[in-house]
Amino acid sequence: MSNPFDDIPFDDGPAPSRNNTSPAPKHAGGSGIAARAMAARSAPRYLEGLNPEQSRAVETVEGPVLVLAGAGTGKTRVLTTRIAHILGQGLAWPSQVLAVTFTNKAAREMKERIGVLVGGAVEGMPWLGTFHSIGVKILRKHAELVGLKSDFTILDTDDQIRLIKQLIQAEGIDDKRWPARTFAHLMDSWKNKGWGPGDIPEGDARAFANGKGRELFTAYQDRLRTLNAADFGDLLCHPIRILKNHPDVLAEYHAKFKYILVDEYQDTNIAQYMWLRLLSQRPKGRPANICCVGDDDQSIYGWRGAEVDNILRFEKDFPGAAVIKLERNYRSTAHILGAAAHLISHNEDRLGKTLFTDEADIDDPKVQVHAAWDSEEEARAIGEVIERLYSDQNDLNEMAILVRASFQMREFEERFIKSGINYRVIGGPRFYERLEIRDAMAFFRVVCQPADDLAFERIINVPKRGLGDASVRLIHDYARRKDIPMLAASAELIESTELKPKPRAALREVVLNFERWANALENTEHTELAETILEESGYTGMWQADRSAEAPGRLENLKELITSMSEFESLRSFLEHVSLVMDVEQNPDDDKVSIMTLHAAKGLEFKTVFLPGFEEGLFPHQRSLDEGGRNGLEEERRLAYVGLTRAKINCHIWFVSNRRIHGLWQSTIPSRFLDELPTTHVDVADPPSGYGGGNGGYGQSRFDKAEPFQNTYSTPGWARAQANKTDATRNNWGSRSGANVERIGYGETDSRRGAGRGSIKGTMIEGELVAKSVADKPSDFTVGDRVFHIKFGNGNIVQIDGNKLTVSFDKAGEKKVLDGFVEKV
DNA sequence: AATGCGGGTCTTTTT
DNA sequence: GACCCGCATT
Repeated sequence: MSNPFDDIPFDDGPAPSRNNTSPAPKHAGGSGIAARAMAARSAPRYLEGLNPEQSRAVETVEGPVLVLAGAGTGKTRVLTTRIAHILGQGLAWPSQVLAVTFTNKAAREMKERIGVLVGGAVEGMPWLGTFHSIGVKILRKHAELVGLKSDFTILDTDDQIRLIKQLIQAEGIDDKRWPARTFAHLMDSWKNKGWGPGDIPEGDARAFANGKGRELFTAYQDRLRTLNAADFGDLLCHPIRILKNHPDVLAEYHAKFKYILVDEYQDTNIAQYMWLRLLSQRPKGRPANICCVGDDDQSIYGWRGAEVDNILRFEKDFPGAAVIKLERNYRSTAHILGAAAHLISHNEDRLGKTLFTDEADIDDPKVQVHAAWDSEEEARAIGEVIERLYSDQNDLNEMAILVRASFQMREFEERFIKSGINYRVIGGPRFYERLEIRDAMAFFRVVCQPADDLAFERIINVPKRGLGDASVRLIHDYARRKDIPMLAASAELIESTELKPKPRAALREVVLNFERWANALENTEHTELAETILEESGYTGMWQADRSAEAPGRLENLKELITSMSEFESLRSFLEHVSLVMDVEQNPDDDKVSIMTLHAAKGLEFKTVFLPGFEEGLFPHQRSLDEGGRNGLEEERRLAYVGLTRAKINCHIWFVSNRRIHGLWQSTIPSRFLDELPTTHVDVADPPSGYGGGNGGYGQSRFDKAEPFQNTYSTPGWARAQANKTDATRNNWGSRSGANVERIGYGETDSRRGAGRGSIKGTMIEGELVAKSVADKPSDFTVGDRVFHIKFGNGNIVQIDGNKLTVSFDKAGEKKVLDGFVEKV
């Protein structure tokens, strides 16, 4: 099949304008998109309706430009119009514009919208895509410069970890103490910085496996080269190395890319930054035409190496840069913007923007804060609001539930299935990560790329054909000894007597199968071939014979896989697509509520947004606080800001008093972010009907008598918390005491207060003081003690494991709970 | 070689 | 609580 690179002529001939400052050239018909863009030029309708800042961002095409685009200020519109403008003015051919996005979704959207502007599809924009997809393109073209072949395979995380594991074991390192996963993350962070084995600082190298970090890294890269494979990080790092070490190649790209556009600049990591720097270099005195669009307040990917610094430093990096702020918001009501602005103002590291809107309506609802007893009630209450809105003629498509962590999703799914609310999960367990899909893909990979040992190892004994560990090791060792791929090694081994007759026959069949399929590759329709492969390998049969509950679903998925292949022209281009685009597009025609993480929600908007889980420890997430300190907290706050600004009209925030984390019930306190919302834009909503009553199977909660949240939220305690919020906030995250201690403290406080006075929530806000006094109290339980638990009622301790108690509750049965949540009775 | 059990681990976000 | 892994058993 053809190299994906082939269909893009690398040299388009001279640019419409070699010299950027020269007048626009005459156009000789040419590719469809440019011609259409030309037609639009006489009446550049696309410029209509832009506000002055947006117009400036579109029309300042020469030199470096930083567009600070707040949420909902028309960022994508600016980017796409800018491209249309560049094409329309004849400043560059479509193939001379490099436009990088961070996600596939964003790239897709931009393509579509440029298409609308220019009136047609965007076939002519080959260099519009994610960093990774463009990296692949460059790498395929120059693969030999880093010791790869152009048809290298792209490893996903799973392959990567299996490979690292092999290497760790080969080095004689205990893979229990030094897990492959950990090293994968470590190496990932190195690659995010653009480092190769030689570049990592001594300290970093020593940090893993008693100083074997560097050797492992080297061994890993060597192995990738023999496998003719690249991992995700390499898709950025290899091109950087190529551009750095080969001035002629760099010059080619310099000549090629007249205009560079970068979306979500705040999310770029160091490697991506280096990559952009290289490509945007220009001869002395000639500033690059690079336009970076981003929002420092929406930088939420620090944990995977993004450097907010890149955007904060832009003017230094590109002297003379024009900086354009987009602050007029076209999405949300003044209440939502007011709430979001006040929240984000608690961050210190900002370039400082304030969103505004003129569209203030007295009827606009404020941001609603709700309390629920536990996650179950939270889901039910949100479901009820959704049903109410739905019967009020609101589309489910206009509603979204945005969670901090994916485990929160399950509760909503269960609830919605029960009550028949249609929903879609975005970014959940992915199609291409399913076992059967990965197996099937492994077959295809070996057919297309016989040196792909990882794929080969995955399916050599699938379905079971008697080639167990012993046989695999034999093949593996033989291959390594002769320095050939395992499939080739197998072909040799079946001619010898090294294997016992049984496995030998099985292996022979495998080898012959792959030979036959590889031969069919050129002259068989690829969907047909794929089906044949799954059929003849016995893979389909394996699942047909499987009586387990999930087998039919798996077969269904395999069918789906084949179907989705038909859109591609070959098996190979399909494989490429899958490795880069792990998500499957959802059908927007069905009316469904979206459930997704806050991270996945960036860039989207909904009329109504639900933000559950505003509790300390979950949001802000404890781990961000522990590992990231103040920066971590600020990133969490930006995440909250992203969440709020997704809403156009309604924004509902929820928090619960009890959440099950790691299988244990824990009391929680409301998120500090709630304290950071301005009262002028926020309403504390009525408690849901049946508050505290629907606790399911564990009998009457003593909180049934508790006053509703509403009352306590407006108590002096709440007012005081508001007044002191700066102090309170600082207190909370300043201490390294850790949330566990705090939670235990609060938990005890809770049950005590709750028992006597019927006021829960007041405690939580004021709780700090109380918490400190109880946190250090040693727990003194013994097996057999009679205890009371806030949720499960009375019971007897049957086992104690540190601070974990196993209690046999009278009504709820046996549960594991932390000792902080029960008290002796 | 395949299956089943028990223990240990890990639970934020993802191109 | 859920999942993964290794071990022991057949």
